[in-house]
Amino acid sequence: MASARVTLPQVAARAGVSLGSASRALNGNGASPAMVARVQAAARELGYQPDATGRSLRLRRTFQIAFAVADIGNPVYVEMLTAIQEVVAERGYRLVVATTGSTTGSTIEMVQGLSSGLVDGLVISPLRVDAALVTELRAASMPVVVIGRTLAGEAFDAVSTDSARGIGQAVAHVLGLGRRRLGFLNGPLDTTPGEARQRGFDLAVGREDYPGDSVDSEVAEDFTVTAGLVGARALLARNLARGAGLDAIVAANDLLAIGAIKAARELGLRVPQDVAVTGMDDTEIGKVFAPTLTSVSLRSSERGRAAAELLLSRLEEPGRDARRVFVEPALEVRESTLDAGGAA
Amino acid sequence: MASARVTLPQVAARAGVSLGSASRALNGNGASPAMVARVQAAARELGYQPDATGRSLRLRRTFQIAFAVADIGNPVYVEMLTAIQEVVAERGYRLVVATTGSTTGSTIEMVQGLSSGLVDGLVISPLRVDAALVTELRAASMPVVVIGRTLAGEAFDAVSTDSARGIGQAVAHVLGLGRRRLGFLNGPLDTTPGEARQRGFDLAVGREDYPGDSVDSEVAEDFTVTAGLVGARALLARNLARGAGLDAIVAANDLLAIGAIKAARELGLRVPQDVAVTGMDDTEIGKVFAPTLTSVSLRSSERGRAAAELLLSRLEEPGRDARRVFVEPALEVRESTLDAGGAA
DNA sequence: GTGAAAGCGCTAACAC
DNA sequence: GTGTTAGCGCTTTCAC
Repeated sequence: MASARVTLPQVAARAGVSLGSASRALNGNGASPAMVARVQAAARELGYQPDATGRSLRLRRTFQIAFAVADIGNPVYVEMLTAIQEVVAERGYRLVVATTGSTTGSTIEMVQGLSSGLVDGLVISPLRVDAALVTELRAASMPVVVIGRTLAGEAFDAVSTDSARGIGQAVAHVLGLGRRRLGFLNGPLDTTPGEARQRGFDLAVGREDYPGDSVDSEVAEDFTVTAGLVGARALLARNLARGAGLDAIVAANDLLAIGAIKAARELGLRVPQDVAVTGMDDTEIGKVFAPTLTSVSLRSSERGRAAAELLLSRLEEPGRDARRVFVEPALEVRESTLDAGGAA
Repeated sequence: MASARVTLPQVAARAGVSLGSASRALNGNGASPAMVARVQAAARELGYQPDATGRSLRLRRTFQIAFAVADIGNPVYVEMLTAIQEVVAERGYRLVVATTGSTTGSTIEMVQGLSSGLVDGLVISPLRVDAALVTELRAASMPVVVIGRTLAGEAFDAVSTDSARGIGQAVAHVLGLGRRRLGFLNGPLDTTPGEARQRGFDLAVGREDYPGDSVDSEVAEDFTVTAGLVGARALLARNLARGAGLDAIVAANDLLAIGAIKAARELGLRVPQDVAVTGMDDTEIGKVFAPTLTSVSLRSSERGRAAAELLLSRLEEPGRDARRVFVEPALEVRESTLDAGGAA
């Protein structure tokens, strides 16, 4: 610490020029080569570091971007964070991490707190959305990019995917393997992803030509391994009591899927031979798990990158129409649904 | 977006009071109750949101803290990040994430970039440290808290642990299980953790009374699962070629340990029956892996929390002596070293 | 307790 | 092309 700050007037004095000239010289705005050389030399000698606060106040820009999520512990958000950080850092912006809490109320508070000119824009991936939050986001004094669905049509720049369709892909995959007794392990239904994924499952198993024999769903308390373990125990036990038990579990994310595998093993079931298990999000943890996890990729890095780019482009062109980026889900087949290394 | 910013003079005008009074009223600095009521009412009516930039310029504080790491993808850093974020948010600070890159040169650049009054303090966990970086950190215009070792004795507030000793605990544990042919799977030796952990291993197996039969080390290219897989293949193959092969692998972190388990399985070895495997960092991924991973906890959350508290206390009391917090490593025994559910 | 005024560090508009 | 000056929004003296 220490080292009293050097200000621009000091640099100007050292170089024997005016404050304005020093500023122009350092920012490359119409100064003579000689001037630039003198000022830069003075700045170097004094160890001048421009003050971000003064600059921001004058320019009305902070070169900071915020990324807001409910829980940065979740691997999906970490992936997004990494991607966003890369994109914005490259363009000279810094990333501020904001935690929203899990309710819309606490999210609204966070958005308000950010509306103090502290950041130039916001990328938010809300777990739960209601009208009040949408209103708050629309009223925010900065551009907002939403990752996920909102109720608000074309109001925001947004990047979204079709996780319902992704669940459909997972269902089709296990049906293709010959599995006929399916269980769906979901997270809370009052969340945006929980709702969409349930819809996807119900749709996939509700078709006229659905070839499966039985269908059951269980809602875990949270999108975590622990909650998945508890939920899957109930799901498996219930279906075992009813008859032949499940031969496939489709989980709403990778963490729930890992919980499901653990629950299956507790009952002496082999994965994938007795029960095939699929996840969603295609996280690193699923790739290294044993068995490696079949998972529907929602391309979190790509979504993060797209969101960051959307925001930066909006900052350059504030008036443009809202833009939406869609990312296709893609099933990644791995060991947790493949017997003996064979394909489906 | 949109919604033109409301400024304090506007609030003052609306309330029919002076600018200074409005400021005092809102900040609770000696204003009459009547004044406070009037100004607050005006602020509410206009939707006043104080401008962080103007405030920061005047106060010379931003209420922002930076956390700098080489790679936010690493679960250890995510744990620290979460803990730091919690502590600082509670005290009204925001967290800025900064990526250092893996070299000391790029780290120095990052520290310089942050030395622009943008943040009030810095928590940094550098992977590599040299004299130039230490100099830069000492010269920084803000308080710095280091997580990990530096070359700089008592110069910084710091939180550290003894990972060398932690490796010793892992070695003692597998020896206690009766394992006698030990392999050490480390990450790059020119990193602070790599160096310390190698030292710990060499010390543990170099004792007079060391009961083991053979010892070997392998250095992976990085602290990742992929690098661990490659390194462990070499380590296992080499020792198999020499004789009976390894019966225990001590890995320098959990990701390397997971790579080692995968490599062992490729060779048809069972974990833990044929080869016991230990990790370090006690990450979430190790806890949910199958088998669950025996790991030396370095209490990342606790270190993050301690670092944040050290920094906040330094901001309150800039002149105080540098303080160091030590966190003891602790072995967490799980399935990857336990045969048949029995204890050691 | 309140109003008036200065000034944090910077950039840009304005003269010359 | 350069110097001078105003002012971004805020807090905190300084008078009264």
